[in-house]
Amino acid sequence: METKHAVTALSALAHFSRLAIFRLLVARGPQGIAAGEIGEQLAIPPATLSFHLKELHRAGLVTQRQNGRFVIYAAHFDGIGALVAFLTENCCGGNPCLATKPRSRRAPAKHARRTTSAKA
Amino acid sequence: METKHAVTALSALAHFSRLAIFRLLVARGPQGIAAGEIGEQLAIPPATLSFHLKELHRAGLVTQRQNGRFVIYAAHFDGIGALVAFLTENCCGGNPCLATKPRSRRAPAKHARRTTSAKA
DNA sequence: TCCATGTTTCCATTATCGTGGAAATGTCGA
DNA sequence: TCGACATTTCCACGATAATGGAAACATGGA
Repeated sequence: METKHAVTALSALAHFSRLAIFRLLVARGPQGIAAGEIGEQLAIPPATLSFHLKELHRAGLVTQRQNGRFVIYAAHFDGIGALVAFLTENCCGGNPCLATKPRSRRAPAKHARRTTSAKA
Repeated sequence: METKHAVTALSALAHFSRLAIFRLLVARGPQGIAAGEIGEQLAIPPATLSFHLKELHRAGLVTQRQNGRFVIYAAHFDGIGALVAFLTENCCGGNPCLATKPRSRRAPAKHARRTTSAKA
């Protein structure tokens, strides 16, 4: 994933309504939800909802499929997975660390040295 | 984590420079980097850099500590961890699913049924 | 074919964010 | 105490995002 794409995905999620939509879809799973039902559950008017869904889709965070007159949206788990991976990529210079193993704090090997003269 | 906080964190990361800063800090690990060095590496002028670092700090994504005249910034791994957890929270209604086990696609139990009459 | 229903596009207004020079603030060493 | 250096605050301008009503665009059923 390149930075530009990651920024798009993060921007898509960085909005109250869109985050709520995404989490609703994540909770529902692959089954998905029709656009109308999303708008109903979250009290978002059609035009606004469509705008937000387009953003999420453009960012690769949701999939959409037509089902008759309905458009079913579902979370795209690979998309969010790739984003998460990107955020923690090359963590601590590639060494095992706090981000991957938050509990094993003893002896953080090579990468936990203080700055050359940091004491405060 | 509440939605409002998550939006703040996502907004903080949803910017080219800030994402670059964050990833630079993630790669460096707990050791952290002085503000000046960040600006140098990413070619961001002091005022702009300070603005972005403040955003990241406000969002709980980086920590800052004073070291003499320098201010050392480091990624706050708990912060990003909480955000990631929030994004996939209650995934597929709490059942094991695609998000947690992307490879086990057979028999996705209760949550992978099609919509009532979805065929397309 | 025509109507009802679901969804998207259009559009103009409002609000918020990003930028970076200059000045202010804080800290160290002499 | 003073000068040098690191970082932050102030500020004003330009750019971009969010909103939602109305109209347009699909689609299925009669």
